[in-house]
Amino acid sequence: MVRQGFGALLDAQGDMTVVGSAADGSEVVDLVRKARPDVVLMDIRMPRVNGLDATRAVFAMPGDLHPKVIMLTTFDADEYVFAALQAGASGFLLKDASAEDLAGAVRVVAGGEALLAPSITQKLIADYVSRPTVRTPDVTVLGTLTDRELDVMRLVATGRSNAELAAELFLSEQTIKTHVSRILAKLGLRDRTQIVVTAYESGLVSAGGA
Amino acid sequence: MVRQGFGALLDAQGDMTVVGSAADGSEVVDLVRKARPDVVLMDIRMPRVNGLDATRAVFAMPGDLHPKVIMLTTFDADEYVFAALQAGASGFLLKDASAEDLAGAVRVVAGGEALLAPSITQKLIADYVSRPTVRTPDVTVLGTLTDRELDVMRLVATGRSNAELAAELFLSEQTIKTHVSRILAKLGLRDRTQIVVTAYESGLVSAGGA
DNA sequence: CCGGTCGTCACCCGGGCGGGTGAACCTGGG
DNA sequence: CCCAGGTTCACCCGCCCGGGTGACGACCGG
Repeated sequence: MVRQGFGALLDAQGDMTVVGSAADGSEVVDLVRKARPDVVLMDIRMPRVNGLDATRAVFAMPGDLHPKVIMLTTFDADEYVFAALQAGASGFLLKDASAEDLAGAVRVVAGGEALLAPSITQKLIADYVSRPTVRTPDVTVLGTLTDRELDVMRLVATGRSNAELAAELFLSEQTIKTHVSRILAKLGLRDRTQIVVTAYESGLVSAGGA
Repeated sequence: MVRQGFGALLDAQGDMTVVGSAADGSEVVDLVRKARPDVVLMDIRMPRVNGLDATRAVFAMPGDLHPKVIMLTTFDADEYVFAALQAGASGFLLKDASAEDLAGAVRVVAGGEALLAPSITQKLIADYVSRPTVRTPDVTVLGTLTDRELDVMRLVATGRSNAELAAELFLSEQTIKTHVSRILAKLGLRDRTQIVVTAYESGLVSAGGA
């Protein structure tokens, strides 16, 4: 019923056409493959395969042009917001949205932009600003290091021994020791554990290995 | 001119009243203190004091109820978005927004929620998902460690030597060595640099010291 | 052409680190 | 009551690490 209501609503807009409708998450991927829509309205809660997994499946499809996905939810369960956005969703609306909101959202995401319900925007911002700033490697501290020294520093920051670094870089262990010594001297550090700390704190490497 | 246009526009809405208008950022704080508005529309670019600093100043005012702030910008300069949100802004609109958009945004933020221009939402999401998830310390790995061992591990992760840890915790250096050895054994690690890496990667400690 | 920087490597030495073993004390639970 | 686990500490040993010094080739800029 809800699906049909939305479908009729959107079809009536004139500048968009409903090309299909799926009863649960497992049908979504097939339908997307066949109908090639520009935008998918995805319910978070669906029988069998939920909206999150269905979204991931849609973006895992071969081929490079995936449809935009707008998630729909009855209440703003913030724990799903991040997962949905991570999965590739471009929008997040509550089901109490008006017809104009819905149609507007479809137009926005079709245009490559994104749109979130205000209550979700508010939560997202709160979460966003609470996170540590993405560090661009600190030039003031690391600027004096040569490229090679930065290479070595990155590897030291993985917890490897000098011998392992030597093997990794096809160098003599002595060369590694020289580089490490230079790094310590230039940065005013004492031992390799402080190199690891500095590498993380400066943003040269970051948790998660990304 | 632009200010007057916006003012007239919003006054005409019926459910809101323009209580003041400032020529530059330095006037904003005074005006907010006197007029006590619910919502402030803030231009990013203003003579003398820019919108960012003015926003910070508004939220730095004594007293706990600050007005909501919507930032206005002519083009979506993403480098300011994070700073503005950090400063306390609840909204971010481009100046090409329609009158309804503007009035709607005022209502949304007045209601305690937030609203961003679609192009900015899109950038925010892209940035948001690219950030490492806020880690809650990984229980699966660290669960076998005792409280004391976790204490030691946190300190090891600051780059301190055993002797320094001993002084810090009022213990003998030997005790520290025992704890460190146990940590290494329990976590299957080799040396203290790997402890540092594990501490960061598991979220036991995180960059920025937060 | 030559001085400086960078990257590579070698030898030596001292010290901190990590491993092993053993032991004391305390607390809590069978 | 005694055993188990956590915390503390001691002694010994082997070794990797870090510091110092010196050297060689490559490259670049004056």
